[in-house]
Amino acid sequence: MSNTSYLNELNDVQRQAVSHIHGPLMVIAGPGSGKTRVLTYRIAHLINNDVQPYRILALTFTNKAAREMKERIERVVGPAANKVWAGTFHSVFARILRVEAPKIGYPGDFTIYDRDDSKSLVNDIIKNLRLDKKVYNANALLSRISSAKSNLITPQLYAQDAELMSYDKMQKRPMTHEIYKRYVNRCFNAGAMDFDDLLLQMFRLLHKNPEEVRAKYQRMFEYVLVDEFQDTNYLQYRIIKLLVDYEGSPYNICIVGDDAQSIYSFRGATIENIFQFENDFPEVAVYKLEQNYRSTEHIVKAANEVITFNKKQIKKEIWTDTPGGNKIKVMRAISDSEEGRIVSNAIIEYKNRYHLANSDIAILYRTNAQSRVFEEHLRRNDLKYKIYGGLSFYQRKEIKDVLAYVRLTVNPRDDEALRRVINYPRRGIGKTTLDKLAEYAREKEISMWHALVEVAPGVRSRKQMEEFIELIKSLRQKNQMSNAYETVLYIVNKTGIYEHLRSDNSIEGISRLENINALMDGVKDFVEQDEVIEDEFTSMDRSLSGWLQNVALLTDLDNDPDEKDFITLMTTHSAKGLEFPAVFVVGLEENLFPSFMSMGTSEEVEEERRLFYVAITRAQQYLSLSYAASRYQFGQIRFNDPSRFLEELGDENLETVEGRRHGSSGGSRFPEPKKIGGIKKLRQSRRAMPAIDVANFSPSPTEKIIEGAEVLHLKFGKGKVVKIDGARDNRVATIEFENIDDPTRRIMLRFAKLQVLG
DNA sequence: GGGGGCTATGGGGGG
DNA sequence: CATAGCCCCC
Repeated sequence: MSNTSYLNELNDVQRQAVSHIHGPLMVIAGPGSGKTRVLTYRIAHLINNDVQPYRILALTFTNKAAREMKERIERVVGPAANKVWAGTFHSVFARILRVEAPKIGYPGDFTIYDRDDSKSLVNDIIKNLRLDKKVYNANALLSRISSAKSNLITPQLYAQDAELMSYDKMQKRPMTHEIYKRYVNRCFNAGAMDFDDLLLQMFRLLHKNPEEVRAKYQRMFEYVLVDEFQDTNYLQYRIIKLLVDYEGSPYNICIVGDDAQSIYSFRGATIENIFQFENDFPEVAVYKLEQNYRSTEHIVKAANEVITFNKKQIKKEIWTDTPGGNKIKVMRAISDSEEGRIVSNAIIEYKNRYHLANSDIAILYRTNAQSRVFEEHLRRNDLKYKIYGGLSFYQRKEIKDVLAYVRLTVNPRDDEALRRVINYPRRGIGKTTLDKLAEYAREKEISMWHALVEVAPGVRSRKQMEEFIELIKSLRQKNQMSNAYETVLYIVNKTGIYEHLRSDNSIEGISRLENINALMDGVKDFVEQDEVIEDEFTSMDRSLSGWLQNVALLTDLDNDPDEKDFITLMTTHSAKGLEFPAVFVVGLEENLFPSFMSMGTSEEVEEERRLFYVAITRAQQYLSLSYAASRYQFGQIRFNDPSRFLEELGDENLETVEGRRHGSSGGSRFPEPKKIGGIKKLRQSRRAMPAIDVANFSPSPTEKIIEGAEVLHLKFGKGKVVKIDGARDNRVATIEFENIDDPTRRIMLRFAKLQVLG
C-alpha cells in the first residue's frame, strides 16, 4: 500500500468516512465541511487499497465538479485517477449509451436535443394538433413531460393516471398526454434523446437487458459514489439502485449530500431520496460533517439562523472554531443601476483595504438578467470580470447553425437540425415547402430527411431540395474519409456559412466569425488530444460524433478563461460548490430573491431559502448583501420590498452600511442614498411608494416642466417642482418628492423622464 | 412561393 | 430585450 499521509489531513469524522471501504455509506455534509475532500480522498483510498480505478463510478452534477475531483485524486494516486469513471450523470450515461443504445432501438450516433430543440419540437406538435399555443404553453408542457419521464411515467401510463389527466383538464390542457406521446415518438424517429432521455434510456437499457447489459455494469462498477445526492431525482435514484442493489451485491454505494443545499426541485430533485436511501440500505453507516472550515463566525451563524426558518430539514448545525471576523454588510441602493455602482465601489474599497485579487471576489445573483448592470460598472472601473452562464457559447446562433450541420452529418434523421439549416444560408426552400415536407413526414411517420429524399423528385422546388440533399451527402462522405476537424472545416466552407459571415462587416458579424473560429479551434484540440485511454468507451471518441456528444453536454462553466485574475459573476445556482474570500449577493428583494415564480407555496419559499443559504455560505471572509428599491424588470420599473431573508440572518451578524458619498464618481443620475435605517423601518417607508402605471406614463416635453408643476417620475413617484435653474440643455429641476426617504432631488431635465400632472 | 421587415409576446434556475 | 409569427411585397 502506498502513501496514506492524506489521512492525517482529515478530522475524525472525515477520516472515518474515508476509511469506510465496504458497504453502504452516507455522508451528510454542511457547507465548507470538507465534503469534496472526503469524496476524493475516499476514492484515492480505494485505489490505494487495490480497487481498480475503472471499477469506481463517481457521479456528479457538473462537469466542473467531476474534473476537479479527478484532479484532486490524481494528486494523491497519480495518473491512475484518469481511469476512474467520474462525470456527470448525463455524460457518463451518454458515454455508455453510445455503445449500448442499439440494444434499445437507437443509433449509437444518436443526437442530443437541447432545451431549444425540445421546445421547438413541442411547438411544432402543438401546431399540428391545431391547439392554441397560448393555452398550450411549451414550457409548461415540457416541464410536465420532463417530470413524467423523471418519474418513469410513460405516455401510456400517463393516459391511465387519473390524477395527471384531471390536473391537465383543470389546466385546460387535456391534450397533454397526446403531446407527450407524439413528442416521444418524434424524438425516437429522429434518433434523438433529450436530457431526460439520457437518464431514462439508461434506465430502460439496464431494466430490459438484465443478463447481458445490467450484469455487465453491475460487475464493472464495484464502487459507486454520488455527489450532491440531494439533487438527484427519482429516475436517477432508480438507476443507481439498478447498479448496486442486486442479489450478492457488495452494496458499495456512497452518497454525499446536504438536504439544506437542495436547490433543484424544479427539475425533479427530491430530498425523499435521502430518506428512501436509509430504508433501502438499512445497514448504512451515516457520518455528519458539521465543522465548517470555510467561513468566519458571523457568516456561519447567520447561515444557521436563516435555515431554521425552514420546517423541512434534517437537524444539523454547522460550527466553526475560528471566532471573530467581519459582520455581514447590508447595502441599500435606490435602483438596480445604483446597486451596480455601490457594489463596484465596494469592490474597489475591498481590494485596497484587504488586498484582494479580482479572483477572490464573486458577485452572485438570482437570475442571469441581473448581470448587465454589474458588467457596466465593473467595466467603467476597469475591473476584470467574467460572466458565467447566461447565453453560453454553444447557444449562440452561429454556433448552433454549424452544430446543426454537424448533427445532420452524423445523423440526418435529426429533424430539429434539419429544420434549422435547410434554408440557411438562403437556398430557396421556404416555409411552404417546409410545411409540405413536414406533413409528408408526419403522415408516413418518417424523418424529414427521408421525406426530403422521397418528395424531392416531384415538386416545384425540386432543384433546391436536391442540392441540399447532395450537400448533406457530401458532408457525410467527407466525414467518412476525414477527421472531425477536417470535416467541420469542410462544413463551414461547403455550406457557405463561412462566406456568408465574412461578407458581414458589422461588429456582430465579426464576432460571429471569431466564434466560429473558436469552435474550429475546439474541434482541433479535441482531435489532437494525445491522451490515449484504450477501452471500449473512449477509443473511438476522436470522431465527429464523439466531439458532438462532448459539446452537447458542455456548459459555459467548463471553459477555462484566458485571463486568470477576474471577478466572477454567476447565478447562485452555479455557485454551488464554490467559495470566495469576498462574496456579494445582490438583488435581495421580494419577487426576485425569493423569485416571484416561487412564492406560491411554503415549499417553494423554503427552496429559495436554501438557495440563499447556499449563496451566503460561499463566502469565506467578507460577505455583502444588497438590494435595490427600484429595478427594471420586464421593461418596466418595479418597486420591491427588501427580501424577507435579510430579516432572518440575526441582527447581531449584520452591519447596515451607510451610503457613502462619491460625489465625483459621476455616471449615475441618481443621488446617493443618505442615511440608511434598519431594514424593518425601510420596509414600512417603502410601502408608501405608489406603484406607477407605467403603461400610461408618457414623459412631457421639458418646456412643460416649470416651477410649481406637479410631476410624476418613473423611479421616485409623485413630486412638486420647487425650482428650475441653469439654461437650455443644462436646466436642472429641484423637486420635492412625496414618497421617498430623501425627498429633495435635483434632476437634469435633459435626461429626466417626468410627466406633468393635471 | 420566398424574403424581409414589423409587431406582439413572453420573460427562472441547468444537464 | 429577444424571438416567433404575420403581413406585405417581389
